[in-house]
Amino acid sequence: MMKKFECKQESYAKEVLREKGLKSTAQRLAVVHVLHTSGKSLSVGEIHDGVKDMLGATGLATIYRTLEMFEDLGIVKRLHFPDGRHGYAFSQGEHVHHMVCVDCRGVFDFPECPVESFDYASVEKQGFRVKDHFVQLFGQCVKCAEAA
Amino acid sequence: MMKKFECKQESYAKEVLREKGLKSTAQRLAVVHVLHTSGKSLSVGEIHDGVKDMLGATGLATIYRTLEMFEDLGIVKRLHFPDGRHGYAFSQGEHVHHMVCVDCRGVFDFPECPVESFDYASVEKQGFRVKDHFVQLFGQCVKCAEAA
DNA sequence: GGCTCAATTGAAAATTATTCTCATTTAATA
DNA sequence: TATTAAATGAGAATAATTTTCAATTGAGCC
Repeated sequence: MMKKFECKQESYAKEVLREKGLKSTAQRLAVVHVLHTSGKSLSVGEIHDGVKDMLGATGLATIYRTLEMFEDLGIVKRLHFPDGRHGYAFSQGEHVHHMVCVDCRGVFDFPECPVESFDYASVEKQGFRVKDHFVQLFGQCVKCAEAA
Repeated sequence: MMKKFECKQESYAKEVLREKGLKSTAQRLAVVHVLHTSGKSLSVGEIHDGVKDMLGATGLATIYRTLEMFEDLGIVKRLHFPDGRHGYAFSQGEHVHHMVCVDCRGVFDFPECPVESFDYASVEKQGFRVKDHFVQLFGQCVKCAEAA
């Protein structure tokens, strides 16, 4: 059951999947679609609901499996919120950081990496070798600022 | 049941608790002690075990309650790992970032904020107002580098 | 040191989140 | 269109977290 039209995010996901020899299933593409069209960070449950709306009965385990895989592939990014919850957002490319609106959980790409240019000399002097980083910005988007 | 000697991290926690009108219980101080002396990021279960070693039977719910409260107070920081797990580390002061050794989960303070000086002009132009950020660095500590 | 009281805790139940198992289905490729 | 390994669904199993409420305890006061 393949859709006739697909957005570029779905094409992108299909491409990545094919490169890795993984199957482009309706469920996987639906996860991309739900995440991307929402423009927000969604919980696993919300993603599950969205996929069920598109495809009918869908196993929750499939959603978990897909999200884990997509995170490894850099298609999806797991975000963390101050309240301890976490959510997933569509993310094209490995090294993109995100700004999250704390009101609506809207996710906005942040292409420049604020940490990239940072000089770790002072800490690496202690012997710690920095290999990767996780950056997430919190704030308020235009809509929520206007609504307030 | 109060201890005779306490380290400065415990004194610090007591001070913060007192300022907020909260009680310095043996359980709460034990959480500080376990986290601080480990020097690592610990899971809730590990913290629970550590506290039980110190005090005997202790409710797991108390550990959860304490960690949540400590995070609000800036005494503890929740860290996230690539495998989806998370842990807690002692953290004196709200705005300290951490480097985590991916091998031993050792936590090292990172006093300079790599994001602080970053110019958000380009993204704030879109209307998004950045209010806070979460930064976590991954890498390898000296010991683990030598052991490898 | 003992008294009082609101804050805190423990224990277990309840809830929520995540993973696992395995029989069935499906996408990719020939 | 037949083949086959990969992927899914359903529900059980496990793990993580929160709630409830009676019992305990720390802090301030005498």
